[in-house]
Amino acid sequence: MRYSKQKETILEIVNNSFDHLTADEIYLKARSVLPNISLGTVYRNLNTLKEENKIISFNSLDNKEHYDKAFVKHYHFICNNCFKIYDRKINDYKKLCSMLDIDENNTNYIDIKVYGICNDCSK
Amino acid sequence: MRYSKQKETILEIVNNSFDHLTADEIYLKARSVLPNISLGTVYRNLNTLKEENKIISFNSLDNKEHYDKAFVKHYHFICNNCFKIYDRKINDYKKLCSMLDIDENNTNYIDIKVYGICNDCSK
DNA sequence: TTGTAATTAGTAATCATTACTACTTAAGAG
DNA sequence: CTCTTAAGTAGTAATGATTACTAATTACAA
Repeated sequence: MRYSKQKETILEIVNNSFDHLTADEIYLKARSVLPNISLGTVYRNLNTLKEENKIISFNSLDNKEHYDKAFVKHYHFICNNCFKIYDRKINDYKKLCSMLDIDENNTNYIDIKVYGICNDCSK
Repeated sequence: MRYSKQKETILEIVNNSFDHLTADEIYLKARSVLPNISLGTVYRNLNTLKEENKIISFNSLDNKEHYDKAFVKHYHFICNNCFKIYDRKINDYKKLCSMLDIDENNTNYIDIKVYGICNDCSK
């Protein structure tokens, strides 16, 4: 595997963002650093970064894949009304795993999404 | 809302299946009952059935939406190698909700997916 | 330097899902 | 039982996120 400025830039964008960016949004941000980067390059690198477990992804109500940092144990609350995605802490990850009978040896990612109406929308 | 044979058939197919069917697979099964049903009708009814909380859906590694019964509390283990989807029981749903600080008043669906290598593939 | 295989930019193709429209039909009112 | 009408459908076209492809570029080891 070789160094590439494109891949490094994409990883930085995901890790420095507090949002849950889509490939297209990452592409736009990457272009302000590397104006000639192509969308295909963004997709390819996002997929390899996922395989290397450096980032994670999940998809939401907009039917797009959203990319996120890998190193924070959290889950997502998704509002059925405004489609906003909220981060929610997982306090006791070990206990959660045992509750779900998860064998950590053969598991590499747990994706939890809770759908409902967020506080802003239920006012 | 009016009765339609198409909608009833689609709900029955989902409820009677032990798999996690895609829209296309449901379309094929439906055609053996209603030979003229169209794929658009299948998609539209799956979406309304979801809104009525009669079925649920989630998407998997094949980038297709999979439809499932709504009335069984379970989560999905997805194999990164063979892409098979396994049902896994949730023993204590209430406790899980409290662990995740889930407010059941504003929540209508919890989607849990665990990715890893299944027993068959790790042999 | 140079050779070469990995990576990229740019574009075309794929394919799951949605949109559209003329036709059909469930079901309530008379 | 007819009508009426709006909800639902079949069939097809359009959309758009993602992947595939290819010629050009580039990291990096010899």
